[in-house]
Parts: sequence; structure tokens; C-alpha cells
Amino acid sequence: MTMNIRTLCLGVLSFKEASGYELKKEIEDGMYSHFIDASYGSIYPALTQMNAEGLLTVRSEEQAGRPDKKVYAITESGRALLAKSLAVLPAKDKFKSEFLFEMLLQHFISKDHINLAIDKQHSDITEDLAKIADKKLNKDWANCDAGSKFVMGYGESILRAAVTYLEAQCPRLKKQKMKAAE
Amino acid sequence: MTMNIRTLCLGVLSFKEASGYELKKEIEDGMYSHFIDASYGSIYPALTQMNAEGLLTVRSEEQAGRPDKKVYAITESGRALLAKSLAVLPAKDKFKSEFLFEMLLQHFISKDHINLAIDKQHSDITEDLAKIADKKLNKDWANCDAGSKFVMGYGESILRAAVTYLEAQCPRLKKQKMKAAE
DNA sequence: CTGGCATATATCAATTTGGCATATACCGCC
DNA sequence: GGCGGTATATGCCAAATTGATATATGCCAG
Repeated sequence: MTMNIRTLCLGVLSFKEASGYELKKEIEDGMYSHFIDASYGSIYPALTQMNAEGLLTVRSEEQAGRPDKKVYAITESGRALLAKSLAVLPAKDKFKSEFLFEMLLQHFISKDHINLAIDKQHSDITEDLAKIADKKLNKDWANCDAGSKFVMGYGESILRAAVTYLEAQCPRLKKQKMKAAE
Repeated sequence: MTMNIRTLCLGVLSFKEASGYELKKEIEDGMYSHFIDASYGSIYPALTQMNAEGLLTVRSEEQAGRPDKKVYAITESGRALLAKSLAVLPAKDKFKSEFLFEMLLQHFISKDHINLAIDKQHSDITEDLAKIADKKLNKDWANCDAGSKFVMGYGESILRAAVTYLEAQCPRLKKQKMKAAE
């Protein structure tokens, strides 16, 4: 019913079949990384269960040296459940930022530490933006579906706003950026 | 050590003493709402424990009709732990958005539902922005500490970027806004 | 030739959520 | 006048989720 791990897995698998490991990687680094999270401890049990319920099928792929790769694919009834799960209004966005918490309580920490935290935040965001830029350069970006483009654009917008704000608050960052670009 | 519920409670209490209920409200509606989350199920046990460990003190305030209000205040050793907990580099921000997940999988849902979801997202963000604007108008905004201003500004920047993006993608929203303003 | 990283699955204690229970009071609506 | 909803206030608990760890192996850099 709700937007839980199961819905997440079904959603990812609706694009292409994958193993638990690949699913996790996709969620960590791919498109999804900007707005969702999931650990092995929730993914693997969900896949096993959903397979038992006929929402997924499995196929074992043998691999030299490594454990067999269990490739999961979504079934018709899985697609039906996914559609049903998506037909509820999404909950409000949740944003969790230890960085902002530290900034709020900055009188408890040293100037040096504050600067370190800001630098980290800046580079985290910059890296994310670079990832998005990469994806846009990719040759199959043009035939990418509308949903992906919308999500990428949304992520890019807020990340850009964040960097802009950080750089406006700390002119130091801009100087570092110029240096790095040399 | 990490940025858990305990650190969060200590942080809020470092500004002013409060009961568990007030803490939750502060986290939900105040400054903190933009970047953190916590439920009663984690707050109350944390307060009880930390009181037992001498990180907090309690004072029972009698109230007609209602249960006694237990007002917690941070102690010196609580402040020390807080400072220690804040002296680690913050983890990367986590952003959780069911909205973006639905947008990504929009081919599974009806046009009507997509529009409903977008409208909700738009009004959620607009409300948050209104809250920030309110706080800025407040008379004690001027003597507010640097941390609070930084955090508010950060939140405002990314929320504004999000509304701008939504309105650019869906011109419909702008029209609705104009109508509402009449 | 060794330490670290990537591949791959799985378990599990500890944490955290989200809903419920328990009281009472106030406010608007029909 | 009563009914439902909201606000105050604390607390418990089942269920979900995380984050760390175990187990194996291959590959690459220093």
C-alpha cells in the first residue's frame, strides 16, 4: 500500500531485471540516489518474499568464483501491485541533513571544523552535480523517458541552488574552485 | 558518537529547556523541520535515559487536567557530549521523496493522479516557504544567531529552486497561483 | 605479495518509526 | 446540546529499517 521497500524494488525492476546487489548499486549511484535509500538488509528479504508471492521471478546465473547471481524480474502481478502502490498521494518530502544541524549549532564547534564541514558539503554536492551532467552527456539521454528527465532536472535545480547559496555565504569556496580549475 | 536522536535532543535543549512533547513540536514545525525527523517512540526513551546518565535534569510541572509536564534541561556534561558529538564530519545529506519516485514511474499512473501529486508537492513547498517568510518577519529575527540564519537561508534557497522548477515544468501551477492571489 | 576494493548473498542486533492507548479540555458546527 | 476534530501530554510496542558483519573470491596498485 505505502511507499515501502517493496514498491521501491518493483519500481526499479520495472525498468530492467536485476540482482539484489545491482538493485542496491542502482539505488545508491543511479537516478534513485537523489531521493531514496535502502540497505541490503531490507532489499534481500523483500526480494525473497516477493518471489514467493509471485510478484517476481528468479533466474540463477552461474558465476566463476562468486556466488550465483540471482536475477529478479517483475511479473504481471508485480506490475499490478506497483501501479496500485503508486496510486496514492506521495508523503511529504523528508530531508535529513547532519550538515545543517552542525551549522545550526555552530557555536559549539571550532571555526576550523565549520570550514571542514562546509567544504565537505560543497564537494558532496558538486560531485552529485557532476554525475547528473555526465548522464546528460550520455548518448541515450535523448531517448530517455519523461520521468527520468523530470527527476534529473529537479535534482539538478535544488543542488545548484544549494551550491550557489554555499558559495554566496562563503566566498572562500569560489576561490578554491578557481584554483582547482587551473 | 554519531548524529543520533540523543545528539538531536541535546541540540534542541541547548537553545532552551523543553518537554518531550515540545521537543517533538519544535522538530516538526520549527527550524529543525527542514532537515531532521524524530518520533515520540525515540524521543521519550532518549530523554529518560539521558536523564539517568546525568546529561539532562528534569523538573515536573503540574498541569490541571493534563499529565504533568516533564521539563528537561541540558547539564554541563550534556553540553560536553553534544560538543563531542558535533566534532565529526557530517554524513552526506539524505533526501527522501516519494513524489520524485512517482514522477519517475509516471507511465504507471494516470495523468490526473500525476497532476494531483504535482499540486500537492507545489503546495507543500509553498507552505514551507511561507513559514520561513513568517519567521523572517518576526521581530526577534534581527538578534537571531548566525546558525539559524544560515540554516533558514539554505532551506529557503532550495525550496525556492524547487518551486521555480515545478512552475517552469507545469505552467498550470502559475495560473492557479494567480487565481489564488486574486 | 599484500592490502584494499569490487562482486555477490545473507543474517542480525540495535535503532527508529508509526500507530495506538490514555486522559482532559476547548472549539466549531449542525 | 452533542459530536467530531484538534491540542496538550506521556508512554508502549510491533513492525520496518539500518548498519555492521560474515563468507568467498578475483583483480589491481603500490
